[in-house]
Amino acid sequence: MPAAFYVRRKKLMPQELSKSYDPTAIEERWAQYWVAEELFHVTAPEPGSARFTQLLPPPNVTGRLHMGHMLNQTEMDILTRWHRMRGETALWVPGTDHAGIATQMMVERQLAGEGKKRQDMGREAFVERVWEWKRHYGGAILDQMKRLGASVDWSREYFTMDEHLSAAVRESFVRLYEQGLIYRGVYIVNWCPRCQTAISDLEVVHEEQQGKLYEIRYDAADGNGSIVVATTRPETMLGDVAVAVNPKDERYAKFHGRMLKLPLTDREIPVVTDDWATPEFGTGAVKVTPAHDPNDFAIGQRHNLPSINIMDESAHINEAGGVYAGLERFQARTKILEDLDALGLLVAVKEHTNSVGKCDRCKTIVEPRLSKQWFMAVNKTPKRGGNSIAADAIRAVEEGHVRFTPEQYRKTYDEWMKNIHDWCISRQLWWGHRIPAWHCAKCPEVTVARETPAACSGCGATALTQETDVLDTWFSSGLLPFTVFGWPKQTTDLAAFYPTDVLVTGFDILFFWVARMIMLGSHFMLDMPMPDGSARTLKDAVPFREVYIHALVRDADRQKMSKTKGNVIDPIDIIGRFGTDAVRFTLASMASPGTDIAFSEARTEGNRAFANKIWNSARFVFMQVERAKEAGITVDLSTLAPALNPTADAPIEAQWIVSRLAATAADVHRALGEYRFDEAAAFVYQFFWGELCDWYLEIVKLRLNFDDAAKKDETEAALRTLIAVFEAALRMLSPFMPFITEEIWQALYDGKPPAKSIALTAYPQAAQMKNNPEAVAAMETLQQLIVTVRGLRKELAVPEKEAAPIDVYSVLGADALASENEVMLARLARVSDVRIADVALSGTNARSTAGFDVAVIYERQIDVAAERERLSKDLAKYEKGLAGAKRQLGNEAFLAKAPQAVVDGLKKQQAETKLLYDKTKAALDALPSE
RNA sequence: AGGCGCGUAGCUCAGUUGGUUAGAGCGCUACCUUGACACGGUAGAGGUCAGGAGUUCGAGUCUCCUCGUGCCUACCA
Repeated sequence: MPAAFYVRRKKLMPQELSKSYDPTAIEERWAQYWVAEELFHVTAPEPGSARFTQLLPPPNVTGRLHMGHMLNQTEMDILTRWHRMRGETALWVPGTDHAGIATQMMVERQLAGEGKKRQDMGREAFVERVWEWKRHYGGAILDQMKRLGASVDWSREYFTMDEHLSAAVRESFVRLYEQGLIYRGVYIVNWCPRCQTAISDLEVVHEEQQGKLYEIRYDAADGNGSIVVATTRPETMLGDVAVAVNPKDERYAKFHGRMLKLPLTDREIPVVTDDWATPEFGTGAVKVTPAHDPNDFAIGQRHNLPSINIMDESAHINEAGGVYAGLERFQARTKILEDLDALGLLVAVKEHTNSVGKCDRCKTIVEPRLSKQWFMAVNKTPKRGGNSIAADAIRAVEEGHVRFTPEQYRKTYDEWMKNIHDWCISRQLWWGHRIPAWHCAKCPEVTVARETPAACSGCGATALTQETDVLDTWFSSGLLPFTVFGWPKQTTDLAAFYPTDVLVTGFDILFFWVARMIMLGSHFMLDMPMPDGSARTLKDAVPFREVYIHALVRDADRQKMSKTKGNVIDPIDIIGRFGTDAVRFTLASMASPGTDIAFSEARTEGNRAFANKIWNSARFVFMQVERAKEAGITVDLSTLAPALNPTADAPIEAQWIVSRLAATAADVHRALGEYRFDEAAAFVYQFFWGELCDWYLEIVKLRLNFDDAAKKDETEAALRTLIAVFEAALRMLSPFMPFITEEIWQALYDGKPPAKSIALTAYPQAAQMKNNPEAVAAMETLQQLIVTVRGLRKELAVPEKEAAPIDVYSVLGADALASENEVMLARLARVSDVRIADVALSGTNARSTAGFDVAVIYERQIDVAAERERLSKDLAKYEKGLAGAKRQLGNEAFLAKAPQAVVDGLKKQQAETKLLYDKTKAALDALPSE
């Protein structure tokens, strides 16, 4: 779309405003405008000035936008827009993650479609192919993000494999290596036979399933007795190197140190004693397979046992498995069980539930595998001194440098961090950050370096080959909070924007990403001096000051959205139907902490209606502006500030609505400060619809008398208040609904806005508006009077169009208030005449409240039975209230212990209820009997 | 095996440090096509706060138990 499209957009005049709100007609236009005008680009602010920094959790470059992203980005955008409008330098940095396994899989699938395999084309060509894929499709998710109106700084968009980020990855790897915190070794790791790579503990998802526990007899080598072992994975017996029993287990005492014949093989294995074997489980005897089980590996180490690897990388039995070689692991299991059974060695098969680990990515059952991998030592003291990575990460949260909302996640984090194991950071993939280590052809030395070394650091030989493994994707994303700002250089950006203020994310990546960022941020940034040269403490080393963790978005039936279930709600689809603003508002209003969000279309519909309401209220305002122009009244929008500070002689509704605006601004301020997006949304919704539209707009119509020259001043003042309040309300709403507010705001300024966008204006602040509690109280009384009269009119079945007089009795001044505001009552409650009564009112056409009695003068035979029912119901309610109050007030303990305010409040209410009770009773008694 | 949530109106959810007669949206009922808006207006109906026990002057809110339900962590042969 050409830039001129939005620049030369037609003026939005009232007569041109469509009657209904059509989001599709406006949203895309503003989304493009914001990006093209680079409105959200910021540079490093002056030291000490307020700023707000957020890092977008980078979606996988292969990803498509889902509801979780949309919730996350809506929340981040509300925060960013809010802070920006409070005058802070608000920076939100977007980017994507190269997502090692996911992306490699995607391109491999593409290749498969062409009948090719990556192995055929070679590493270099394959990696180039992935880059090509990325260039073509990699921006999709960020384009979708633009549609959401995310106010990010697009000039700072990053990709985790960008050159400067890759260099930072190498730098950090080398530093960790030099500090002795990265090592290489042969250990049992989680191996995915399908992806053919090691994966970290976190990438293994456990699923409970009904399996079998097999009991197998191993005969003693000397023919004297046998031991029955229990196992869930009989195929691994081909790699057994021992049988372990508990040293205290009397049953097996006579076998200690003896040899057993390993069935199906010609090997003999020893019986060892180890505390890990629990006598209560199974048979109390456990076979030891160090190459295929992490526990067995540990036993093997303790007892100096060999490891026999019986499987290849795709989990097929290898040559060590003798006749079973070539069989896939589960085929091997079947065959081995058959053979054992045939030999009479399969003693028992029992039902057993256990959880099996599956690859997070492809759901293949993980095979523990002995292999040489790179690890990050998280509990080790670095050579430079100081604390271990985990210790600092624990301290960062314990000492409050990083705060969690909701707070319960702090505990979850702490538990995990305190039980953390070394992190396997190498992956046998081609797509990713290749580990900066070089192997020497002449000696076993490994040279770790920032740039390709010329010679081996051990023997000086020049025949070097780079390590083929790449790093876990989360290694690079864990560095982002500082690497995006130019680390390891001390850049002005790093000085200005680090630590970021808040991280908004889902709990699903709490350990994957949040914990890793805290670990790596605390570790590396501690070594980076503060901008003024002083030493940095943990407080300023952490990657963010706060973590806000939001819920999962589920479908309307609270089911987790998944492709297989087919219940995935596509945000783009929903946006197409309801508009981005409505969906954003829905997500925000449902985002209460601690509970998952069951996404509701009905609520989205309701919020689209809200947007429609806003739209039509704008049409009303514009119409008044037009009428004013015709009457020779023009309002300069730059001079409206005084209208938000009305004097005491201003009309009551003006004072009231400004007070309510101020109060709402304060409420929103507090709610957003606590990440209560739901409350904040409810406040603006209630104010805009329930107060501004339902009451103020209706009342202000009375003051706009464009045809009456004598009332010109009054009319102009009312118009100014109307526009001022409406404009402020738009600003208040704009972080939640950026599109519709931008559209209306720009139209309101008719081509001459004071800023390029409503997003660059100031957020309404309570302190800048006049809050008049007396006016609010008076207005509330009037509202109550109006509502009561409306109710009475319905009961009396006064025709809608027919005006009727009312009598008002009040000892609290409500009668005078009613007289003074007769036009308001006439308009809003069809009152023809307000008459002040000097006695209390009762009867079928009267109703009493705590503040006044009011009667509608209208002759009509009422439905006595219905009236009796209603009055009886009210009476019962009052009776109950009175009984409760009496009980409490008669209780001396209550009087002695409850705060005076509570006691006084109760007494006051008791008096009011008594009054209502008496009046209702009288009305009931006055009803004609049937 | 440990840990964390949730259970409030027909539905989806709020309910702050315990304080008087528990709220919202949608849905429902009745009336109203009034010159911003029927994606609207007005007035209503609807809840023994899962169940039980306890602490307290007072419990939707705190404690314990039971039932239902969702999730996380773990080297459960």
